[in-house]
Amino acid sequence: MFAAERKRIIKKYLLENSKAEVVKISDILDVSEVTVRRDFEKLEHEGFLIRTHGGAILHDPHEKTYYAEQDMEADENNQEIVETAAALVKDEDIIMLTGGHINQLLARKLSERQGLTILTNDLVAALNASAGGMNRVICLGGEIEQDNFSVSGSITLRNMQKYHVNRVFVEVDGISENLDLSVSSQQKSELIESAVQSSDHVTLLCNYELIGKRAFLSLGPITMMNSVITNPQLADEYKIAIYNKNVILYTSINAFEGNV
Amino acid sequence: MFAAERKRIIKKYLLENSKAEVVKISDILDVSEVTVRRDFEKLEHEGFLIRTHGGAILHDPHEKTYYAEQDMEADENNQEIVETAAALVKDEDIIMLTGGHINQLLARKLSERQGLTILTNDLVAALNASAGGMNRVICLGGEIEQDNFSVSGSITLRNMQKYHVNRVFVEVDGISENLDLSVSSQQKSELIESAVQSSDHVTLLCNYELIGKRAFLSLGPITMMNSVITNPQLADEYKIAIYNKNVILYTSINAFEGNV
DNA sequence: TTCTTTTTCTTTCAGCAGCAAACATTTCCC
DNA sequence: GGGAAATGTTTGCTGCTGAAAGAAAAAGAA
Repeated sequence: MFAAERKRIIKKYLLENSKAEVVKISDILDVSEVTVRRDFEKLEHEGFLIRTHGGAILHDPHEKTYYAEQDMEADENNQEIVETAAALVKDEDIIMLTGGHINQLLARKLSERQGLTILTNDLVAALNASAGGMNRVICLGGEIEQDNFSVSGSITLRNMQKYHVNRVFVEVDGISENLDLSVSSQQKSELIESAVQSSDHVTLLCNYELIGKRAFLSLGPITMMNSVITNPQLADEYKIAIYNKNVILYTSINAFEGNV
Repeated sequence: MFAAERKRIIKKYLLENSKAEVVKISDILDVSEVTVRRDFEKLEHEGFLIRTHGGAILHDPHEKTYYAEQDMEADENNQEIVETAAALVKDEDIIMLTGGHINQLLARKLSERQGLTILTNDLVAALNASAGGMNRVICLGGEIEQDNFSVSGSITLRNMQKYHVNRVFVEVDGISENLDLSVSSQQKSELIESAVQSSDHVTLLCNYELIGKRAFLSLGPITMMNSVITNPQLADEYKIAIYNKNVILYTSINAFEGNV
């Protein structure tokens, strides 16, 4: 029997029973248990099933996991960026945080400080920032985007226009190889544009792994940023490219700076 | 049965019941209690639940961060009020929730519904309401009050004035013995006044233990409400007094109604 | 309150089943 | 036939589970 045939049978079995025991499948297919395990391994890799002691169960993509298998490494990289960003914030600064995971972490970090004014459209960031009780936190109003806990839309933009800030920390959803920024929705794009206009200095927060990925909506070239904070792992070619575009680059620990 | 299967069943059970007892799960899964505890331990590690003495409760990633431990009895009373309030909300309603703990619980309850438009100045309520992804949730903007996760101030009021809603659920900080309402801050008072003006129907959510307490700032008589939802334990004298003031009274299970 | 009882939890141990790794064998294809 | 890929076998090890005993927490009694 061919491997592909076994796979097909296993899939069929799983779809019917939603679970499969190694012993049972080994019996049905008349192959050794090792082979079944190896098949399971491949199918797990394909995302079809989840292996478990004794067998496997059907993979349910909609299953609620919360932050079960959070990527610890990405998290550490983000934390690195947060530390650098926080160091750039001066006491009594008025800053804006656009929505995103790194900004949520930054907000939490800044909640330890005092005397800051923090403006944001991300509800989680707003709550994080207000935790310490020593800063002034302003949350923009508007309709909540379903997947990312931030508000957006015309109300948000109108709210935003009333403010002027010293510095805005921006997160995007993709950065192409020639350093063009992109985001996943029209609303996000509009908000970032508005925030950029309302700020003296614009800083991009970006995990180095984001580079090379493209999101749905093009936002503009990286030169719309005054500075970028990313991880040291960023490939040298990008470091040089950013430097040549006169954007300040902070790679977490050691800064590799161009002109302002 | 595989460990992964048990995990999945426990997850499902928790999502449906919000809490799970060791004994009960041990019974359902037909495994020893030790095994259930070990499963709980793993799921706790994954951030899915929080273990308690005797069982576990669902870990709500947002709620948990912003709440201290709650008084269980008060919580049950509040839940009673929430059930009644939720029953009053019709599909496609446009409702406003002012800040407060009961409204945060109500928001979570309503997140199971769909087609609602929910307006609120409480960030936790906003996040709770948007959890299901099937409702339109609008969060008012403004400055965050340090102690209660809601926004207020002139921006909030200006935001609020743009909207008109079918029903507003109001929470206050105190109700005197002659049924005058009071709150703890000027901002809160202004927001409630504004919300009352923007709504067809005003409902007060109030734990029966609140009566007799007075907060800093007087808001007005209970007649500014169209209806009140509280617990059955409310003393009869108050029930009669509310009835005589022509305010509809819902005492959770059985409604004791006056005229509109 | 303080003490006692009961329930629940943690830890340890033992038995078993399942597993990975290395190596052996078979099959397939050139 | 020779090499590569797939499959099978053996071995020692790990992980899962439940029982039991002691620790801790909650509930009840004085």
